[in-house]
Amino acid sequence: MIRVVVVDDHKIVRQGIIAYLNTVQSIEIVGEASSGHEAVELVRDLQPDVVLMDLVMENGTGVDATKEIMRFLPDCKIIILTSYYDDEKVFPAIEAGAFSYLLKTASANDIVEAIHKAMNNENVIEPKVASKVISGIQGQSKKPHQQLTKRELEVLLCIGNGMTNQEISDKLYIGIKTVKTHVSNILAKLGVHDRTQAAVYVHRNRLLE
Amino acid sequence: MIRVVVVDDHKIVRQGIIAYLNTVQSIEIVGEASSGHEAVELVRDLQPDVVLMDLVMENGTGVDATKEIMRFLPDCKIIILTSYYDDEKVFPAIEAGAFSYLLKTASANDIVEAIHKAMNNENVIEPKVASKVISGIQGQSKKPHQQLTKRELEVLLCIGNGMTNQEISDKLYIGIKTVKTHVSNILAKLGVHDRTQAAVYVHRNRLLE
DNA sequence: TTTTTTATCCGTCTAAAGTCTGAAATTTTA
DNA sequence: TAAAATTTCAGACTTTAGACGGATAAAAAA
Repeated sequence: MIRVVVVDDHKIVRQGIIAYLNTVQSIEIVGEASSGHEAVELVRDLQPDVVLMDLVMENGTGVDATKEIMRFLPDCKIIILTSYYDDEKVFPAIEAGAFSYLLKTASANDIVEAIHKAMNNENVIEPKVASKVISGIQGQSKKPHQQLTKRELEVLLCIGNGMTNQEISDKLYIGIKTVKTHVSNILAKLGVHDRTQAAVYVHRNRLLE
Repeated sequence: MIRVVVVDDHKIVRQGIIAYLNTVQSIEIVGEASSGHEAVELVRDLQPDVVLMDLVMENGTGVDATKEIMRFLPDCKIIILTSYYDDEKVFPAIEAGAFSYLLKTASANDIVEAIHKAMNNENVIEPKVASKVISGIQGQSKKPHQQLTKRELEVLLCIGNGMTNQEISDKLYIGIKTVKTHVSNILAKLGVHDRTQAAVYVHRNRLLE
């Protein structure tokens, strides 16, 4: 029996989910919560296998609850069940420790499947969300220059135009020492050894144009 | 009366030209030659205003004759009359001092006109030849890097790849001082101030790829 | 609110880059 | 053959780049 806790601030939603899950033999609903805080306490007491967690709630968000739960019960599989799939929701949730990410457009059967897969350590991610996650991963291994700060990028483009530190200093109205600091940081981030290679980098990656 | 000498190693060509020119009031044929050497001697004696010169002849080329004539009679207008219009013929001829350049496909009237214009210090250049001359002039003001020597171009491409002087020195098996000399010359020829700008130049002009 | 990131700046120091002058050997061109 | 361009290298010198350590204030994120 898979012990499940359902968290959602809308009672009608909880009831719908619970009603269906109770028809599934392998699943046992051991508790329900209507807020993040409530959820944390409930999970601490019940130590469930799975938590179905809404993200947007009135008292305490699902992300905070997820973070908190992972702290004392890291093996608990938290399945996010929400209607949002924008960056601002998805990444923090996954970062917080969510195991799967479902949208409320998912069928009841999808939820059951996700619970079963969670017990087999299989993640489930909605297609719409998956693309976000992928681009998020790409964000991790993004091109060197994309991890530059705005100012550093400005300086880099100047280098790409063949400007000297002094010229950059004059153009951006900052001290030459500051320019040097930026240049050093840029070289480190790009993984090159001098400004000439940085300039080559700019052109090879078509950063100008 | 415009005093003209006709130079061509084919008697039939000379006769044809002379026959027509004799019908022109303002023109007087004062002599004819069948080789470059002969032409030089004839011109030295007769001091004509105009020389109609073939380029390809058996004894002594028209280019050499032209050069020689310009040495002792620089005001003499030498009109090249030939069937060739390739680079190897055109440039040496003009460089030697030819005043106009006609093709043998020109009409008799074109020749007369060229002679008259020559007396008014107007050059005549066949359209087909003109394009060569233009690109020749462009050759004078060709892209900076095209006036680099082979070695300098090698070094420049290394710079375009972000290499340091030491690395270039190692790669080309030459001293670092030599590299510096090349770099300085390159910077001067390209009109840039440092190697970074040189690298930018390389990429802007797509010298690599 | 506390912490982290960002943008700014200083001084010192070393290595690299670049200039200038001069020069010798080789190759190319006239 | 003579003249010009190319390639090579040297010494002395100046300037620029870049590394390293440290520091501060503002902005953004946790």
